[in-house]
Amino acid sequence: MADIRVLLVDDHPVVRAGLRAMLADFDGVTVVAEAADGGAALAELFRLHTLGEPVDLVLMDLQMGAGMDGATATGRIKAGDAGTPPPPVLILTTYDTDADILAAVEAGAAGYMLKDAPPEQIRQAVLSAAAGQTALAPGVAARLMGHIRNPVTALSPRELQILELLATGLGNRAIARQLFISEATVKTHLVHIYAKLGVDNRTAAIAVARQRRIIRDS
Amino acid sequence: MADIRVLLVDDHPVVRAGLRAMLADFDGVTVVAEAADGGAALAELFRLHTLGEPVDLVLMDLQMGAGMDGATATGRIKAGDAGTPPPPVLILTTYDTDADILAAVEAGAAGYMLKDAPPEQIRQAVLSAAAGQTALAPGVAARLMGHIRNPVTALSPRELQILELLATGLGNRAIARQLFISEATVKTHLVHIYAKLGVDNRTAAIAVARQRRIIRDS
DNA sequence: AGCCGAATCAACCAATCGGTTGATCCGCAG
DNA sequence: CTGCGGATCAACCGATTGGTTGATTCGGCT
Repeated sequence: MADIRVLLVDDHPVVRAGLRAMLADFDGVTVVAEAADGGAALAELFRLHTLGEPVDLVLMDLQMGAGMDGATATGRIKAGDAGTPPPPVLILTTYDTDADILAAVEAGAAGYMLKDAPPEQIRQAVLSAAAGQTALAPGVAARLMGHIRNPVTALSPRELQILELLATGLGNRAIARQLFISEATVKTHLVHIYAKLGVDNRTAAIAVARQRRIIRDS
Repeated sequence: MADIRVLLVDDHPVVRAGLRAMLADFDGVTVVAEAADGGAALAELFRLHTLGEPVDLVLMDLQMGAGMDGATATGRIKAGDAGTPPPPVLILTTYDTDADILAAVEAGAAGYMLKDAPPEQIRQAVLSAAAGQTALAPGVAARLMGHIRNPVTALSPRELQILELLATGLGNRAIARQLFISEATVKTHLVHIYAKLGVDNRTAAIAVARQRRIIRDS
């Protein structure tokens, strides 16, 4: 039975070393290449495909410093931009906001794990994702299920965008300018945001959104 | 010549595995123990000291999920709370804000490295710190020098208190009520807070304060 | 076709926030 | 004693935010 051939993608050498070491302890799993960002991952997939040594699974972080992020890379891989049949992508990251999870899942990731997961959980996720199954960290699964049960309270993409800008400290006028819309539109979106979050001012909206992991660190 | 005995402290198993593997490649360095947060690090230091196997260097992250953070642990170690002569602490983290750097340096860390550093740089830092010298990543050293040239004024305890309440979503009147002071006093404090943080509205104050780790998660 | 949600925009007004000026009191250090 | 920082408070006014009402357009779905 051939090993599962894994491509590691993470911008931190320490993390790649840790993953390499951890995966080395898993029977049936071989790390065949590494990349420090999404762009390098695409190139590596193509290179290995050309050598007749295709990758069975991409294990990838979301944030890559200045390089192509993991969600974008996932979308590109699934779209065939690597010039290979798309291997499953398993996200392994520290970020657990709804937005991060949804972006990765919508981009086509087969799984989403958090870096604080114990090795056995990561091993299971690797095997599941490589076998074409979904692999979600328990908290992540609960989050997605909650999201499906309560879609009413989800913010629209535009609302989320405005909330994120709000949390960086911009006022209504600055947000309007940045998005090329009127201040009246910003205010309308804020009214909707406050209603959905059950608050009545901007700082409370930010606090609740952070607490619920709707937005991430600014 | 005895090896440098290192205690690894990081909440992520993957990162600890990566560091273990990386340090195993360094001549003269042995990882003798690991801990997942600052509290466990103190306990591990004491345990090894009791066994007559003291630690020569603590290599530690700053953020530890829900556990004791690296800066606090550094201060406790330097204060002798581990019940051992204090070994040097080398911080290895992803965070490079001024507040993070200052908090760790003020707490007594012998060095501050970033996780994206190549292994050779980390090796040099380990050797330097264990030898009682200062070990700073290049960008970190530049940051410290900049800070000495432009010292940032700290918030007063009351200002901090008001900022924390602000970040929970309270308006001026609610903050005033909670602290049994007038709304005018709240506004006066806010004026001072905004000036010190270099902002002109409450959401920007919260964003900057979070970015600089002046306040924690709301 | 009709309905709905999302996005956009406006007008109006009340409420709150931000900036400024001015003041007092207290504790601490020199 | 003096000076300083911190805490407290007020008044005033302009700026921004929050709430409400109303409207249009578009795309997707039934």
